[in-house]
Amino acid sequence: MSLKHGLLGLLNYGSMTGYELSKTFNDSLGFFWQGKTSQIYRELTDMEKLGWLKSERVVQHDKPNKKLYTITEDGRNELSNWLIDGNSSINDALYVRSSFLMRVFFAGEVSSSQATSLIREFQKQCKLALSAFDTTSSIIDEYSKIVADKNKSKYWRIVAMFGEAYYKASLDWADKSLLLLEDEE
Amino acid sequence: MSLKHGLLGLLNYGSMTGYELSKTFNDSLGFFWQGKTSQIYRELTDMEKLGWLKSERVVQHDKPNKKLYTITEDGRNELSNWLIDGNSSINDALYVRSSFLMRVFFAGEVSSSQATSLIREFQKQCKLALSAFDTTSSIIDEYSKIVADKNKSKYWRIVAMFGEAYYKASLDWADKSLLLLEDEE
DNA sequence: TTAATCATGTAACACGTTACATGATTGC
DNA sequence: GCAATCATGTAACGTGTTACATGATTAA
Repeated sequence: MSLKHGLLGLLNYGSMTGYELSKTFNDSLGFFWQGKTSQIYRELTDMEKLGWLKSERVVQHDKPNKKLYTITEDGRNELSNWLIDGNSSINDALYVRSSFLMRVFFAGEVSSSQATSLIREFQKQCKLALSAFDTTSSIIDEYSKIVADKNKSKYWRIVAMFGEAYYKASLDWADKSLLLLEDEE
Repeated sequence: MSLKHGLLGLLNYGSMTGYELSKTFNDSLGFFWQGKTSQIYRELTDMEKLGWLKSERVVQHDKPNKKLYTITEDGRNELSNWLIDGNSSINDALYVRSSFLMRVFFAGEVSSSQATSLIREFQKQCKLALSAFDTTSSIIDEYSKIVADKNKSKYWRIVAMFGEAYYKASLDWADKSLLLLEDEE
């Protein structure tokens, strides 16, 4: 149950609407968790029923009315329990679900040119993903101004480091694999 | 829809029962995709309805009776279409869903000793996962004897390489992060 | 005038997990 | 005697995705 806890974590920084949450969620946690707006709205109503949040309707005249969510004491407790209690397993931490790797696994069934083009596409996307990290540091700087707690942005940087290392390792692998496959021809 | 295609891929090597599939699936594709037996049985009945497989009941006297699944021509077509047509996106290829990283992201909410112990646990599991690769090469050797097609085991090795690189990068990250956090105290 | 942004949702479906049920054989 | 392996599933629930609906404002 991590979408709920991700939302709790964000609401702990300050009250937000579903719409804002949805954007912030995918902007900041998007590397390791994503959620569609439809799901986020569903989870929010669910969380309000659980007493983790409360909402108030804010009437606007220039824009559609909105619903502002605020974390409750129960919500804060739930968040810190989830953070501490390590019912995180290998799965939680290390499990990569990748239909791309599944395709590679079975790539012996198609021509080797089709196999290499699959990996080349992956290689391209790794480079793209890596280039996005050029601006990450300054984005974190901006966010951390809002939250104004250096302790928090410290961990954001550490998570971003993981992302960068991951894409770098993926790119290295793609390069190496393509060399291996070309050598054998 | 990758579980179905993973099962198709395995059945393409030879007919198997649900039970055998379940084990083989998690043994060989388990690094990047997993499925519980209950789900696998459900998918198999579904796939038979789709005409991708047919099944025959095999009566046994020493053991419970079993149901042997065989891939059909339609199934083989479906498999190769899925392998070729790259409706694989960044998501498919690179998306890591990790509640562990989410915990790290919000680790500013708990004490720094709790944060470091979270990462230390991760570090331990990385080492464990890495050590499993000592035997991977020989396992692939054995499997490839059964399938007897060098072309196939080539890609298995490439996928295994990804796994090893991934855990290595994860471990490096954990080491570096712990140093960073200790320095700041 | 067309797309983007703001803002909230419902309904249906697809996929994944947990818990439970059954029952024989084999090795420690 | 107990756990593991063989073998197949159902039921209920939880989570994630797709498609659809509405409607105002603002910038290119």
